[in-house]
Amino acid sequence: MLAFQLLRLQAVRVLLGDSSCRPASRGSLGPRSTQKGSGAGWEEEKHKDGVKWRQLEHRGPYFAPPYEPLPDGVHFFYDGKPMKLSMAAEEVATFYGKMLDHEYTTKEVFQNNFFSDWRKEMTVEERKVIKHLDKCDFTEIHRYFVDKATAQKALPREEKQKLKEEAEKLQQEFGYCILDGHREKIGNFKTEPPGLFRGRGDHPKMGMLKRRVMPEDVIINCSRDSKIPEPPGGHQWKEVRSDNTVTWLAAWTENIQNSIKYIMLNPSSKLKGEKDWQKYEIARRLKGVVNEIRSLYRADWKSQDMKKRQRAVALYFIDKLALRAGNEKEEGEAADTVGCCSLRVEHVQLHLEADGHQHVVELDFLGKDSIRYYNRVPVEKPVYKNLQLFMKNKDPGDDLFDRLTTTSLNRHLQDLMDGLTAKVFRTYNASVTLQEQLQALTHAEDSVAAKILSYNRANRAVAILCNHQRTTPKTFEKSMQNLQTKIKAKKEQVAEAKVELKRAKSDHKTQGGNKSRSSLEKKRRLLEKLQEQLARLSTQATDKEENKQVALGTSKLNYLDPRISIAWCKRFGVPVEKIYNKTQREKFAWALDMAGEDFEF
DNA sequence: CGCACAACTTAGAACGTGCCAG
DNA sequence: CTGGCACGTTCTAAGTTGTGCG
Repeated sequence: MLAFQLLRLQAVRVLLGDSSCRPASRGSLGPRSTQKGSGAGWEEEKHKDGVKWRQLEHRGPYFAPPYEPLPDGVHFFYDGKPMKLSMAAEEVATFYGKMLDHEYTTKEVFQNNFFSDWRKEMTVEERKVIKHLDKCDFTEIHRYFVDKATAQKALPREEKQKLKEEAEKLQQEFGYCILDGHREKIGNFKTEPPGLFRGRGDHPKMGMLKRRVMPEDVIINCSRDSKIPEPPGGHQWKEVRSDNTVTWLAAWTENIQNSIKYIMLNPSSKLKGEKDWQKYEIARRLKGVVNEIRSLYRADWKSQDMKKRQRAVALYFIDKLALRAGNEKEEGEAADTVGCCSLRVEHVQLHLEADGHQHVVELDFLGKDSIRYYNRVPVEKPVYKNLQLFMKNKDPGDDLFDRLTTTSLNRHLQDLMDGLTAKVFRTYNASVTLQEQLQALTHAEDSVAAKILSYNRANRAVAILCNHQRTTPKTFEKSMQNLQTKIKAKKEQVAEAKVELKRAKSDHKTQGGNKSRSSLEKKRRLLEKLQEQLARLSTQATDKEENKQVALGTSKLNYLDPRISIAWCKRFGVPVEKIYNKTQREKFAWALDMAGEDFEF
């Protein structure tokens, strides 16, 4: 069984088991929510129809530094002979040389795409000579950049300080804008530097040359009366416009997928914060109608209309398993990944009986970022029957829901509730799960450390639901071993302390007196301290093991209504800083402002 | 309706840094 | 005082949803 699948089962156990240990009172007799601090200026909607700002002023993007040619002593070799390359060809060669010890460069697709794009940058003469990648030797280039990085790391303290200050200056100059009179931080104020495209998973375009962004590619968006940003010397903007129905400050078209890249605000900004708040308010509205929607799709499982049936089963998956909508993707443009609506027959297996359950569906597919989703889950009988029907007479490569698109699904959802789309279910289920899990796992009498462990467990249940995975850190095994060694040592200390305590007890019994009494007390305290330390270490180990391949950050940042966490902190006396770091507190400023301890999602 | 394009959110990996144990 | 590691930050790819057009 896959490790992640195991975790999913454990998570279910937490969901089912532990809640019975706690009184299950939901205590929702009082007012449903407390929202204070309305004077802080958080408003769900301020502008009329799509207007996002009245004033927008900024310095434009900061451009990647120009290419610095290799020093004379560093050579590229072709067929064993050194070869001086033209600047354009050399630059692209360095992109490849830098990546030499990365797995990417061993892949055929990567090599082919790179070589074909590289040749386009060569002069006619170069192209005549350089015909085979396997005759190219980039090792000297590679070594040059490795050495350079090492030298950079070894820089004296004051040099590093200087660099830091320069970066700070840049941040101050280009990293902020003025939006409606407020100075707001920009999320990404630098253009993306040129390089070789690194897609995720089996990407057909990996290795292609991502070209340098020039001012001539960039559209600037700012208010008409603002100071128009200066393009770098000798250059011009592609266009300067003033569109206050969008939130971006600058944009350019990228050459790999031909999509638009944007310069936008940081999550700490008021604009993003209000949008975030709005997102959770929509999810909370879903809470009010979700039971109705669930009865509706259950009814639709029996509809005469096959389209409706498919929609109803897909919606069940989206709701129960927190799957993404799953848009169609153009073949050859991106890795072959799917979501709910784009599931194919080959991704589903039906088991009339498995793991001691009836009607088990086994899902196995690559989702966003080519992360594998694997799950075996018992479903209600009509779902099972419908899936059998949808799969009948189809090839493995055929669409499971051949009459369903994300557009038609979302249109249906929109009819059920204003603002409802497929992804709202993910937000809703994630937040509701956190709230339930916190309720089930938190014990008021626990230490702050234990409460934080409970919080992480609740967070983890959500991450598992949403399939947020990470590759096990390279150093995991080693650092786990270190921790185990520490635990073993601590256990020995505890054992020893117990022996000593026993001895002290008997000493005190035979001798009596103050001296032996104080010695006894000392030993007792020592044992207590050691036992505490041991307990802390073992919770640490548990936490670490359970977190091995689970990424908590994504759900924390994008799916969990921060007001749930803030209310929990207030209720149980946990400092918010233990849950949210500085950046996160800035992003969730809106929630810190308004969530009282009795907030309920 | 179906498509292409635009705008915005969500995502994991790579990178940087500062702290703590040895 | 130093090296490893945990954590925070940066980067940009990969999704979803909305829009406008024929």
